[in-house]
Amino acid sequence: MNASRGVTIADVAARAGVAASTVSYVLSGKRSISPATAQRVMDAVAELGYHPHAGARSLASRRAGVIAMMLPLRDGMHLPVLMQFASGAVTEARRHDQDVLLMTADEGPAGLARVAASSIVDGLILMDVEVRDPRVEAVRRLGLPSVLIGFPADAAGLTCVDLDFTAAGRACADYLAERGCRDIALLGASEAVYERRTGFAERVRGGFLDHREDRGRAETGPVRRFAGSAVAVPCPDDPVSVQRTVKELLTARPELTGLAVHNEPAVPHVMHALADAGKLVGEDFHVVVIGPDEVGERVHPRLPSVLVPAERLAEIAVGHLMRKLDGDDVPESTLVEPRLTTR
Amino acid sequence: MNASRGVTIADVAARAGVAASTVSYVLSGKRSISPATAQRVMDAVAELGYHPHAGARSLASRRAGVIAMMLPLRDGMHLPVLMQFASGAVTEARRHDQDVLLMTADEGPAGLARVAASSIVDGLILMDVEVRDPRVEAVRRLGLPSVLIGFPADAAGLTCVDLDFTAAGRACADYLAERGCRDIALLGASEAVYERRTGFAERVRGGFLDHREDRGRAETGPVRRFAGSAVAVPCPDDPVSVQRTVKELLTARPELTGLAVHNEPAVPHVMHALADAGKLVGEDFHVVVIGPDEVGERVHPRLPSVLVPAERLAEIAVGHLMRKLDGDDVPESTLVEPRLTTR
DNA sequence: CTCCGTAGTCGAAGCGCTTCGACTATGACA
DNA sequence: TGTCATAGTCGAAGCGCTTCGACTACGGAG
Repeated sequence: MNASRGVTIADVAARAGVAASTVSYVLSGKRSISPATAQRVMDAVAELGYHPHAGARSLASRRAGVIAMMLPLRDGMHLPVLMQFASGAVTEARRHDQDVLLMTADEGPAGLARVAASSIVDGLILMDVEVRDPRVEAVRRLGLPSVLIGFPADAAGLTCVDLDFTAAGRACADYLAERGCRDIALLGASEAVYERRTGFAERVRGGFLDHREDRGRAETGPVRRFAGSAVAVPCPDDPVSVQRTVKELLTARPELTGLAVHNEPAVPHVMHALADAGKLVGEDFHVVVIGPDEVGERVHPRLPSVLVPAERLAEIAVGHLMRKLDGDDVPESTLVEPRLTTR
Repeated sequence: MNASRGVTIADVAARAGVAASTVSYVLSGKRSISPATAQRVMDAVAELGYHPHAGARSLASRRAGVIAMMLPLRDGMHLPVLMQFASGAVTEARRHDQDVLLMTADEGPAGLARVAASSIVDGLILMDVEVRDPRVEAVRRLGLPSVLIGFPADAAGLTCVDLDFTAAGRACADYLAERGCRDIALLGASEAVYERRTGFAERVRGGFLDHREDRGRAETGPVRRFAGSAVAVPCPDDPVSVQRTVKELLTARPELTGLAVHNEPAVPHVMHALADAGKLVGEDFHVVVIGPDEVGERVHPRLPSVLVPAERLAEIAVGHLMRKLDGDDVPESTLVEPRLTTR
């Protein structure tokens, strides 16, 4: 053992009285080794506190044991979601004996080219993918094994994971129905907001309206026959428009008792408008929001919300990436069930 | 150039008509190379899109070009601060041509031992260091070059960076004085909250009270002679105690017109108590908080606050680490000026 | 009793890079 | 005009690991 340097495989081999290659095989399990030898090697490893040199390993095996995670560290992503995601990804990666290299989205395609060419990472998780994302093209060109969070315009051949927005819409309708609402509405966004995410708003609407049909399933619980009606109305962000839209909606549908709001900034104004109209939210009227949980928490009364199960998303993304690195097939598209949090 | 593998230094050397070692020297600048040769090499590098293999480089040079950043990814750290820090650290690291490996605090000392022994990183930034932190001992034992954010009980021989709490206290007093307050008070915390951070509360108090002395400096602006008085009172977290404390304070010091609150959860209750007492905050009475900016934003009226310049902290930490890796000396202790944000 | 497959182990050949020592011009100096 | 630094370049020796092919025993099949 060299004093100034670290413990090498040769040190372990010497200590265990075997060849270095044998140590390697014990550690990797790629060839069968007698239990007695394996034990001696493991003992030596433990006694010397041996950890393989990451660089040497990566050079010899063409596997770095590191994955890159590119996060939009600056801009408007919802922070708690981001943290949960990052935390979940690191934890899951460690479970697969991988480390995580953190990159910011503003390194862009050039950053991806760099990490790919330098073999510093084996794969990549790209968070917050947009419909037209230059990084997606780079990923495709580089052939770097990767998993995207979000769906680009052309997802062919890529592995994408995202929230199941149809299920989110459905969850809202279910929630309202369970509270006894017969006549419900979805207050959507001004479409401009969603241009980054194709079909995003549409899918929520689809899931919400889908509820008009009989979706009860006897085997999973009580059959819920939804006898009422559901509508979806778009809604701009500004306070005045929100107030007007809600007012019009209530006038047009006096029987309305449930509202799902898929428009983060509108939520407070919706609450105002409902109060003005004499609705008692939580009692004779129910509201649920689709968005980060803070939105539901900052108004009075606090509203239930459908949110992104970020940790689960991260686990799935990392899991998929690992399987790709092992040469296994993974589904191109994975949709994650949203979670509805009641308060 | 090998088709299936990446571009190697040999490919570049062949293309430029030089030896591989020459390419290496051009890239590292460790020996002088004629401008003409250097240019040919650089052209070849660009044409082939060459990036040195990180593993090979790390193996040969004993420098990984990666630093680890251990963040408390799960618990109660203030999220915006954490993100700013992470983002700042990555950006600054890239500026030094380093990548950042993300670790969670719950990998603990074993995680540090692992990354140190495997030479996967050259150095370490340890965020949210506590007074008794098992990771600190590990860092010391491993001899891994590192920079800590926060101060452990025994910081001897370690490089620590943190907010300058004395300056934070002073900034609050300054702010109030500038608004014309003659008689000001610091509402502190129940000491229990601060047990993680030695002297933390005391230093804020020191900075705040320090103001009683004449600190005017003619050369940097108008001489501010603070003729009034300042006191500091501790304060428990619970609403009732806060109300009582504020009430007593106002009774005892009827001339009081300025208050600094160094107690995050107490802020809303302080505002209530002041309203009850008929004080018009922002007009005849001034309040400033020491804590994350959200605290000041969630009450009415919004309050100015002294916050952690996380990005700057990250820059300094990474900068220090780089200098340590280069064998340069850095100060053991660095205190960063707080920022006061008015609203 | 011989032959062969298999489990268990070893040695050597790289992986792609950095770095050290050596070598050759080149020009400065005496 | 010979001598010496010095700048500029090359070749080779590793860095510590994985992996391939080869070798040795050993046991079961023929």
